[in-house]
Amino acid sequence: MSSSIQPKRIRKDPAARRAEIVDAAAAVALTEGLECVTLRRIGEELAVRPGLISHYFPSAEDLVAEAFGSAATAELDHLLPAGRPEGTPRGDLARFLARTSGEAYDAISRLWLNARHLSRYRPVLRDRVARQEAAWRERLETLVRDGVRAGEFRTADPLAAAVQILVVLDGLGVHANTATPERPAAVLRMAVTTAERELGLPPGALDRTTD
Amino acid sequence: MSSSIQPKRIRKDPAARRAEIVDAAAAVALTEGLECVTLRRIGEELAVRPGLISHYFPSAEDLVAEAFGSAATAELDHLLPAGRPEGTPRGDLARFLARTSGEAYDAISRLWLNARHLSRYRPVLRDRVARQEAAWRERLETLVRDGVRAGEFRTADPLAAAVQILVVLDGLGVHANTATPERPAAVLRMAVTTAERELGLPPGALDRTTD
DNA sequence: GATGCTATTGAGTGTGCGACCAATAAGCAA
DNA sequence: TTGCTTATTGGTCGCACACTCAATAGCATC
Repeated sequence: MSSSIQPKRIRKDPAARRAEIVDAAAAVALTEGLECVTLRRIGEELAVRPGLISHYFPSAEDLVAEAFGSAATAELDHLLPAGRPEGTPRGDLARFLARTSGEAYDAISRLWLNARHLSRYRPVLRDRVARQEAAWRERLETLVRDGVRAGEFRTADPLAAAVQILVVLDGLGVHANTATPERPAAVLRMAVTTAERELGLPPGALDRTTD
Repeated sequence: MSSSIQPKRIRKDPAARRAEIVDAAAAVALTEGLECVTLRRIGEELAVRPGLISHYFPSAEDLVAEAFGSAATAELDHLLPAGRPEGTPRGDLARFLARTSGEAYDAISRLWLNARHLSRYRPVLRDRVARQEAAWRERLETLVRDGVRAGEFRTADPLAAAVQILVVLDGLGVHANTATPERPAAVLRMAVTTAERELGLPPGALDRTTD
């Protein structure tokens, strides 16, 4: 008959099951929003009873925070790989700015917007957001310092430069949920312009060459 | 006994009642968030049955959108009064920037954040947000144009200048719900710096003198 | 003072949520 | 094979929400 029934229980290794839950939650958070990360929704995603999710996350709020943290961390690692940089600081920064522009980044902008708002009501999530902000800030600041050390960038305050770039990105990303009218070219280039200005680079120095 | 009972019905003029509802909803939206604008919550606020709110707003989503629109419009009128400006464009802009900095503006930042996120799920609200964005943009652009005409500002693209200022304000306001660590002075001054740069003003020209 | 309109109430429906808990069965160890 | 641990199920409870609708009562009009 109906091939969807599954009378057989599948018992998994707790660590693996937990990881599976977090992955599913992160995916739902990214595509549907953090308020859709519910016990029922994630249980359905994994073809498992909601109670099981409760078993691993006695408080649903913890799962929501974990989903955000997981998704944001993965994205940061994609945008600005940690450890030894792959290319020159200038190239890495250009790639970072290229990736944080365009519609492909909208999903991430939406997630941040979502998390920052939901932080208002969810203390656990608020902590995670603060930690993620710090991680992004530090990763970008490190890149700036590397660039200064390599003689590619010039700034008296790497932290201030990094934060200013992030503020502009936040400001640009805020419209991810609303149909934005055509924006002036100067606005679309704000992130690049800000980075070039704060890092003492000539205009166009951070335009993406390849990617 | 209990003085809270009120067996007596109060029948009000529909227009007045509707305005009363919108005002209450706007106040709740501002202080507690748009998701707290529910039939029950607003009814409780006005000491009225939830069904009455339904009577005036058959769809709750309309009330939420109206609450946001009302609050945002009132705030815009406070920040940048329409009609004939009160002082010089430079003075008006300096006052605007002063008012959009500091913690007093956090409630508004929270509201915008709230509305922009909730727009993801509520089409009616999304439309209102788009209209409010346009209103803020146009009001600021007008101020810039006035300043250019008066010879106080210098820019080739008033719209681009206005939007850039708003993007920076959005970026700065995004942290209203999270405890932000001490930010570099250069970051705190970003809005003023951006305005001065885009409008061809010397540094410090937009620092608030009085308020 | 009687009448009619409608603002307002009261009660009920259905949905989705987190949390809780006892019963079940998978898989490992003895 | 037997037994134990615990991952997993199935069901329930209480809460908050939007929405519906018939009954009620304020108030203006006649």
